[in-house]
Amino acid sequence: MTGIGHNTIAGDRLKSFIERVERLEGEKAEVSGQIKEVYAEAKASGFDAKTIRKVVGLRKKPTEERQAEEALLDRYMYALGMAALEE
Amino acid sequence: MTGIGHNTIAGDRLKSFIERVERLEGEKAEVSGQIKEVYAEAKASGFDAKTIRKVVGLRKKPTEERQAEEALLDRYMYALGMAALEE
Amino acid sequence: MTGIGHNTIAGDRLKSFIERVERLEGEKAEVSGQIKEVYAEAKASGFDAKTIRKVVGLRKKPTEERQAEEALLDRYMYALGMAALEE
Amino acid sequence: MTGIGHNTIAGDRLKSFIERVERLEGEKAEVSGQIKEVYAEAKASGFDAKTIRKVVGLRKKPTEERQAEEALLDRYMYALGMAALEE
DNA sequence: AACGCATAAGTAAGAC
DNA sequence: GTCTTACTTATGCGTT
Repeated sequence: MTGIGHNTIAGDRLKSFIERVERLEGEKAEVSGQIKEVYAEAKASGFDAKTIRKVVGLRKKPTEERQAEEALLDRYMYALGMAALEE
Repeated sequence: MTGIGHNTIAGDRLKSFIERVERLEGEKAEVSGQIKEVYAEAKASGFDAKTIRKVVGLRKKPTEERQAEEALLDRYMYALGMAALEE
Repeated sequence: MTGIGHNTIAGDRLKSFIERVERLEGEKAEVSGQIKEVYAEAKASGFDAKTIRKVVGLRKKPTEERQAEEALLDRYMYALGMAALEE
Repeated sequence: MTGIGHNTIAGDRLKSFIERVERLEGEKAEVSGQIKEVYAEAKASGFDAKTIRKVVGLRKKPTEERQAEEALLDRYMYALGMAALEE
């Protein structure tokens, strides 16, 4: 305690929180690196990484929801005379 | 005081650059606000803003390129047994 | 009314919204380009663009608020034994 | 080779890549959640999460580099007559 | 429940 | 050419 009301912060607790965050961010960065590696590997195997990203994104949503969104998009595109997405 | 070796920075020029940036950022913020307004208006008219965003995004790319990407995505989806995008 | 119940979307209104957005996004991109130019010019004049960005960011907040945040940061840093920001 | 020349994509390999990415993204999301929890806990303990974020950010850079950047920022601020950061 | 903030993701440009 | 860095957009979260 330094005395008269400033810097009475509980440094130890603060430090603990910060170190926990840092540790977790380290783990997160590791995982991000592994994801990059997978994409690099896929690319080296002849796949298109960008398209794989799209697929991964699409799979995050339930099929039903995805199809509904796709259908709405098609309707908009059609209304604009840009119906490139459908057959 | 430009004399004793520190803070000899040309404050006027610096200030000029900063004010130019600030002015431009102001304009940019204004335009961003107007874009938001358009989306709000579209929503109020019964359109889905998110889908409009998608359309705007799609229109940024040349038709040909967009279709090629779409086709590749379809092939990947098909290979995965998720061929929801096509008819 | 096109007839059989789908794609009755008001294509004209939709198109109008989209074109307004596109026009505004065009303006926005222009302004973004001008901002970039200013930074490039500043850099060419020997200034550090990154630092200028920081200054611009700091100036967005009222002085008072900024100083309060800075003071709190200093206290945290001090509590951690990292009091590099103050003299 | 499934047959007549299209969709000869190696679905199994593709699927494998995608599932690896998805698994890793799952892990990443978990870690992100844990980081959030730490911030929530810190907040509940009376700390300011935003400031902690700043501290974590500052600690990412070597002390020396951080101080050099800080010094430059101070010089710019001083040149602008905004020397709020120093004493 | 809507609004703005804050994080995360994707994209594009620049440095090595 | 790769790899990082910065910008833009999009989504999610907390707030009011």
